[in-house]
Amino acid sequence: MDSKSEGEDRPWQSYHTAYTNAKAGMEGVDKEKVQKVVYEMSKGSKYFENEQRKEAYIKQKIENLQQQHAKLTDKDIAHFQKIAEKKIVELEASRELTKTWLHTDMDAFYAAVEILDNPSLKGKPLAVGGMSMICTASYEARKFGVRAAMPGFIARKLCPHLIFVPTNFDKYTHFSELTRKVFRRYDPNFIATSLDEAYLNVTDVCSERGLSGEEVAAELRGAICDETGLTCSVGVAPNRMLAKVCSDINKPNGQFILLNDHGAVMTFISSLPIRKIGGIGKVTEHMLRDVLGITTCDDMLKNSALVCALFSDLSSDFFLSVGLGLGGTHTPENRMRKSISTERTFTATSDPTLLFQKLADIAETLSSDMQKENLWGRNLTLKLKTSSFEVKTRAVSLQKYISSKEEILTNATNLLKAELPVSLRLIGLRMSQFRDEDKHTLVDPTQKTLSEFIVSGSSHSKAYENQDISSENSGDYLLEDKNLCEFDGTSEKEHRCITSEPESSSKREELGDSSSAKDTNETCGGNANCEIQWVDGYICSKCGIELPLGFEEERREHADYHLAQSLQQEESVHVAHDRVYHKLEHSSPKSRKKQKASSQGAKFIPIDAFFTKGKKTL
DNA sequence: GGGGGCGAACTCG
DNA sequence: TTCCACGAGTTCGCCCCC
Repeated sequence: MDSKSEGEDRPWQSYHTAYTNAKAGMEGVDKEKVQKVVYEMSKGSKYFENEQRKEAYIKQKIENLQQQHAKLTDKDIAHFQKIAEKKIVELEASRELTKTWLHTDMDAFYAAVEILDNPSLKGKPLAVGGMSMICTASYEARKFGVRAAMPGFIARKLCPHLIFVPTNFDKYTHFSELTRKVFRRYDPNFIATSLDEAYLNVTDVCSERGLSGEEVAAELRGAICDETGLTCSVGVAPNRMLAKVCSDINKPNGQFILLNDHGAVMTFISSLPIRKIGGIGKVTEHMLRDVLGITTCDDMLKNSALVCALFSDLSSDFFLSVGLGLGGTHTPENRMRKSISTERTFTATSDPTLLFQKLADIAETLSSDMQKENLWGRNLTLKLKTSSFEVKTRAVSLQKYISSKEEILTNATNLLKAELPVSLRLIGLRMSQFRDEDKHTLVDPTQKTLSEFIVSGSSHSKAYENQDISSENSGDYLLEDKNLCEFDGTSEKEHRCITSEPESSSKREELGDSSSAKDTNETCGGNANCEIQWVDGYICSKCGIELPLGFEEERREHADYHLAQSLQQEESVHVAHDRVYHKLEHSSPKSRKKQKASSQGAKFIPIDAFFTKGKKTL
């Protein structure tokens, strides 16, 4: 039987979304059975369809890399062989074998805390989470193929007796803090990567107390168990990358030590599957395997020339360091938070009133979270997941730092308005580019850029494009800092005049913006309160957008959009029109305007552009 | 050509 | 009955401007 017909007979074999045996405690699981259940419960769903789309996209990327691979001449390969050898010499020179790193990983942390809280759960298959998603599964549950990041309804199918316990992060934070008290005694600068994992540099403890890494690990595990009642697993190695791999080897409640010895490291790494390495996930694993036949860390070195030929500098440096068993050995100094976000999933809806209400709730949560940490940010990103599971992000850089709910919501609303009509199942907001507290300044960070922007009258700036200049709050986007206005010699009013014009007016002209509707032939469908009428059968009387017959869904959503707008008592509509127009362009054969080469079209860029070198210098 | 801004994708727990 | 999360970091490619 060839592989094709085999795939057709057992389609679940090629569906890898929710199952991997890489997780500790799942070694004896009947992989095929689990895959089949997951497949049967998923197929036909919108989620499944989206996964199929994603897999097709990845497959295309792989085929493209394979073509690039096939085109390489002997001369090319010899060239990249030299580059690879040089890189390997440099990386080898950076090798550090004098440090002792520990990676600690609490065993099934959330589940273990719940069992500690309720001992009657001990020994039973337990999942922390709900029907939509599981955070952690106990080892008893893992025997059935149940694991973290699996939807609860599938987990219950795999294990009908599965007990669900809702998450309680206050509890987990409390126990996490108990573990951290222990960590501090061994390394005051330990690196916590989550509530249940941390890296400790125990080099000093080892030398000061004359202990080996193995002895420190055993002592630390004992202290954790005594002070929390929980078990953990520990890996000891000369760097963090290796320590992380080691902590997974004797899970649960165990430890593994890799000696600080070049030979020991190279032996350990030689047969190690690349998927065990942090940073190499499903996609990278498939790409390396299907294009270059790389499955182990040693294969990375054997194929070093091709790795350098097909991947970017950063990627190939990383892949080669994996092959050499190199990883972080120094504690990074600045570990400041770089972003803060919040997102919510809900029953999919295209009702703008509901969507804006969700957005307001999320803005309030984000603002509250920011104020707890005294954070002020100037880059706001709106994340959307459509009802078909497609994820989109839309960002705006602001002219001042903000943190209040009102300011966040104003800007987020502008971003969301530009996407309507749309049916969503998730909305998220993320703030980044935080104000540097050390500078104690409120001065606009982009003032130089803005000055130049105003002088040149440039139309480039999505920040302005997406902002409702005519709204009451518009002044807030512009500089409150009077110094800048004086510096520019330009009044705020003038700022508004200059910045409000770009693109939108010309785009409206191209759209055939018709506020002077001639006659009315048809009212919009679906909403009795909607005042929209379709002039000549296809032109919106409100805004002039053209939606021909056959776009009934789009018409209803467009009507909803105007309704929501009146509810919101907002004024600006231009950006939204532009977006709707772009959508129409993609769906209508009668596109009147050449598609603007913008990030809107980015999803249509050649697939080979991703993850590969843009240019080859031979 | 370099840098900033943006959007998408990948990864991890 | 329930029907695929959330938060954070990183990298890459593209566009635009200088």
